[in-house]
Amino acid sequence: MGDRTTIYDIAKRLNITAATVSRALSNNSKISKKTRELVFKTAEEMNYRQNKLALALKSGKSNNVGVIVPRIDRNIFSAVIRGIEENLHSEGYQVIICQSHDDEKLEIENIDALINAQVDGIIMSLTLETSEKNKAIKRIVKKGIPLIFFDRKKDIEGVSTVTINDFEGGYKATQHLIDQGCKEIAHLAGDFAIEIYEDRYKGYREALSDNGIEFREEFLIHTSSKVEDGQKATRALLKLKERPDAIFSASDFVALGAIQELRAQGIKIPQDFCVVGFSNEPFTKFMELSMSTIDQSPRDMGKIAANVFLEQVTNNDNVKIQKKVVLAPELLIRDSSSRLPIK
Amino acid sequence: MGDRTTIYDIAKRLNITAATVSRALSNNSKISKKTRELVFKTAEEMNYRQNKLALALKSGKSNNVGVIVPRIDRNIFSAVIRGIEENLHSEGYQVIICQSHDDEKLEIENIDALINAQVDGIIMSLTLETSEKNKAIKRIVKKGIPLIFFDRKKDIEGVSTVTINDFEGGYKATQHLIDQGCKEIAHLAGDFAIEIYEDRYKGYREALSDNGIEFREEFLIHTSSKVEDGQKATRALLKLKERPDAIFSASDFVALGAIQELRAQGIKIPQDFCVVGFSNEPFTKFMELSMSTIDQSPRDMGKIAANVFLEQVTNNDNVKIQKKVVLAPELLIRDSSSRLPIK
DNA sequence: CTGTTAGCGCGTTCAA
DNA sequence: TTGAACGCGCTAACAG
Repeated sequence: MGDRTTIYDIAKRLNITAATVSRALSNNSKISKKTRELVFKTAEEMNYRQNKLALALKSGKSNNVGVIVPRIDRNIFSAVIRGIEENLHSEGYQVIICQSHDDEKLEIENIDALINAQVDGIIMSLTLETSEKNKAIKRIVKKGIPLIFFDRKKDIEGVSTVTINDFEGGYKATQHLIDQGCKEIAHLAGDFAIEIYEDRYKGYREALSDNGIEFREEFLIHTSSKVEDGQKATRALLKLKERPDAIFSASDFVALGAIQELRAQGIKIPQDFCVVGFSNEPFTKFMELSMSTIDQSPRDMGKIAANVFLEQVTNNDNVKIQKKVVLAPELLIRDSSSRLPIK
Repeated sequence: MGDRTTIYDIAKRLNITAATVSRALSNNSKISKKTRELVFKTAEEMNYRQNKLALALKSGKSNNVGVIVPRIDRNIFSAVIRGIEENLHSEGYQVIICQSHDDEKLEIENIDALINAQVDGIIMSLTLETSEKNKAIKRIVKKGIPLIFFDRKKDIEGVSTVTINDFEGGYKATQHLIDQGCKEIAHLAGDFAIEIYEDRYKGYREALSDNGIEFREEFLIHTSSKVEDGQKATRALLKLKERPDAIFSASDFVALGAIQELRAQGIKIPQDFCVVGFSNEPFTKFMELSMSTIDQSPRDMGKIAANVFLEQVTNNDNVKIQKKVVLAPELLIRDSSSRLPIK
């Protein structure tokens, strides 16, 4: 019933040895054309399928690649995974999904589970970093398992990264606001312990300074990435003696909260106030007043991460490949910041 | 370097046998407390980790569960997967993701790849069904691999299902529109070859008839689930001599298109026209005019599907378990259909 | 309570 | 060109 046919079964049927069958099937050594064809034919007849598990045990390669993300039901991550899956599946790899829930302990657990499952590679987006985790990461590297960070990266010897240029994203968003005539631009930032948020902030600062605009401490507010935080922060900004006339938010959700609060206070967007978010979450496009944002091309990010893995695993030289791919962010100008008739 | 320590290594160190180590580690047979502790201690010291691959080969169980969805970057599917992962990971299973892209050939490929990888179970949401695929599904059942359909199901002997009551969803949405005073309710439907769409339609019909409202052929339009299709269909509806005054759409995206078109034509929502969608896509909540919709609690769906799998795999009786879990859809009344000051 | 043996299915020596 | 034998790491059957 559930019995699989093995190479032994087909060997027996053909009165040859399993080894011969194995060789014939793998097209490798010198096998007489006759027996090879015979083997293929009866393999087909008996509906033979190679047992991946045995192969994995034998070779130490599982043909699985692990992916760790904070959570899968977030557009950027599911899109990246989609890209990864698309490029890996065609190469015979299966993708194993783990969620860290931004919980470091869980993330370490996931890492060890994947190592233990002998995945051929790990592609992940980091949560906050601590020394404990660094040890877990070292374990991956030490085992010689290809490791690739995407989005939330960290510079570690032997680890490849695929990211967008967050600095440029911050710069472009801010420059765009300035181009629209905004002078007092606030920034709703993420946690600087995560590199990408610091980079976006740096881009913001650079754009300000390149345009001779002074940075104001009170225009920088740190938030989580929840909608309510955007509302709260915006309320605070509007209470200032000198109000800003634009917001660049490092998160689309926070930018949404900002827009909600602005409209609640009767402030006209984009006439009196412009807003730009970050990530191109699907809802930004569907809002009544569509939101300008930065696209991170997450699906490409996934595809590229997958390709980097493939290069690394294909590479036979014992020279370690360590790639740093940086994608260009794309500014999407939409209603929330479009004073001029662009597009 | 990358060498793992095996039970042989620790057996050698302790001058005992690998079998003893295995038994001690698995806490199973009667092992002297002393040796067990000794084994655990040195296992710890030598940083032993059980080789899942060997275990898998031996037992025929991979500890992997395959999940096939049309595409992962769609809220309902990523949310379901999130739920599945959460409930399975804690039980020691890894989740393998496959995308069918609504392409039947690819879906069959995925099925065979998963069978071949000897997953312990398959949880999937079907694309369109044909005889070819039925054969592939039979292959799963025949191998005795637990199979669970979610969302898009199909009645097959030996296959469990976890779905929402789509009929009830359609009924509730329609009844709600009637309660709002709408009399001429159109339905934008999906492909009836997929059961869930037919069920939603049937619920719509039943609600109409229960309220003594006549069904009109011209108020039923089939669409894909794209925004543009919603616009197009709505345009067609508005050209009718007798226009509808409400739309129940089987898809949030299509409902969005409808709302866009209605507003473009200057029709006031919800005063002159009400709209209800289906699926509770995240954007429905964030729209300026938030959209009423039906929530499918996809995360719960995933969790339950995972649990059904666990029950099935834990079940030792050779009685086959075949569960049919039907979740209740929840109507979320929001701006697009809320004439009365509800909530 | 523990050692011995065998086998899961495959690829890969070493001989022939 | 093919066969025989072995090992990947683990568990289970059968002794003792």
